[in-house]
Amino acid sequence: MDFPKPLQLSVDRTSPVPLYFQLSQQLEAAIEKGTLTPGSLLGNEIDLANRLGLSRPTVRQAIQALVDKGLLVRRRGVGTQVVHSQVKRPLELSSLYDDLEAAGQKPATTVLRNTFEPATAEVAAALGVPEGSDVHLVERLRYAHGEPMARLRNHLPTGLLPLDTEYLEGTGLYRLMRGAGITLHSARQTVGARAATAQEADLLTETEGAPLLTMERTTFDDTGRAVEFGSHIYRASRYSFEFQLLVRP
Amino acid sequence: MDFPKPLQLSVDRTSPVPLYFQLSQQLEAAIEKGTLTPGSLLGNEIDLANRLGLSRPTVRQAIQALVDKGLLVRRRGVGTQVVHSQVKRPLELSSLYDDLEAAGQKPATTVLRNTFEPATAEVAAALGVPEGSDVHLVERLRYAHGEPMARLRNHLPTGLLPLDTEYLEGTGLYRLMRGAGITLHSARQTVGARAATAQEADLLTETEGAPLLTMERTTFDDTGRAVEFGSHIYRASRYSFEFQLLVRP
DNA sequence: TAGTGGTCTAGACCACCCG
DNA sequence: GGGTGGTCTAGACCACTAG
Repeated sequence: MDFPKPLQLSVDRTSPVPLYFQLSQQLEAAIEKGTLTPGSLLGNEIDLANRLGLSRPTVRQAIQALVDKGLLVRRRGVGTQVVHSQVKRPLELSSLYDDLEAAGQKPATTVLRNTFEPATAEVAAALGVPEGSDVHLVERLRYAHGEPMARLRNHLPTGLLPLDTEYLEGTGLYRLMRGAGITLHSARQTVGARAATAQEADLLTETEGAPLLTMERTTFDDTGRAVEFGSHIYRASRYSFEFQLLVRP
Repeated sequence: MDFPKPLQLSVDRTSPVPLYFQLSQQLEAAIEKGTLTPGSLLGNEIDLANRLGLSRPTVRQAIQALVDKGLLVRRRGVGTQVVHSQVKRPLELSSLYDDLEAAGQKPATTVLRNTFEPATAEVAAALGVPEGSDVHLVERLRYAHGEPMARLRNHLPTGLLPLDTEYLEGTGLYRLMRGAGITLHSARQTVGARAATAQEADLLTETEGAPLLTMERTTFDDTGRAVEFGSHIYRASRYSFEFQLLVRP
């Protein structure tokens, strides 16, 4: 049996991009494009290394990155295969703004509140600050297609970053945070549902008692500091959470 | 400055367990126990390798595993630090049965239906089988604390595994699948909310129009085959999805 | 038995961060 | 400038799978 090998791989040793990463990207692109078809074998690591003038560990590192992404599966004694389609993104720290933008919906935002308030017990516990101490409160209404989609309420430690209302209406909160040099690391989320109150229904142009999706999220940076506590509500009639996940191997 | 080094590390070269894995587990245990405190530096990789009689790549592999888990953070020019707490589990392919059991709630299950049915367009698309061909249908009511919690409806390809009603009432579906030698690989989920119909409300002892959490999930094995399509409803008053996630580095 | 991935070694040079 | 992690090499032996 002969392998279809229209696979054009090469690395640029003058580039500052790591060799394993160059290879990894090329393989991913080939999978994406369909040049590497699902189920096909990748060819063994040694040959691949020789062909590219790389060492085997470097080639393995490239392949491992794609295995971690769920695009490839290794089988001892068999080889490395392309997974049969179906993998998209492994659940990111989703930003509603980015989600909507990716869907081509050019989201709009209205800032309802942008102030400081004393922390409630719940907020204080989430952010790890003393109860009653001032925290930043941002409340926004997010639109898509000119219709309200969600009410986003965020609490942040004071002094973490400047939050101009103008900026908040032009982009997402996470993007602002990353721009301020904050390295997001992990988050703990709870997703539930409940009925809309009269006030919430009014804000979201729903009827009282309509089902709402709720999400609470505490986000931490890489030093373990809580950088944001959000409690959001979404119109269940217009929005749902969608994500891909990989099973722990 | 002296490092607190009550850290007892060793590897057993006669063990079949990979050296990097032994080290990784010991480090994780030390973090779990608090011997390695959040924010503390791990000591540089070269020393660690020398101290254990390992090569640096092996030590790096052990550390990398914990970085991937979100327990450690590497900083070039600084060192490797223990993350300040907060990381629990990085979102697994959650089984309601396992979740409830972990919460000490000894879940009970009633099988409502366990039959074969022709696949609807939606089910056929999800499972990758011809529309109208027979698929396995399992419908269960899950209880916790003697109260109904969720109605779980699963469609599976025929012939994948035997699904005795008796087994289904004693454990979770994923556990049955793993026991049948199926390697779960990835899943695509959608979580939303809607109002309960009269029939659903009756089944779940809610009132008509009460908010329900909905989840649809297609699960794939490592060959890319769809092994299960589920569309479930949960009482929003009694249940919410909770998970930890890591930000793509 | 032949071929594959899984693990491991003992070096090397570089980029980055800090004092 | 000294120390850290980031990358890379050129080998080696083993465990598993297949035919």
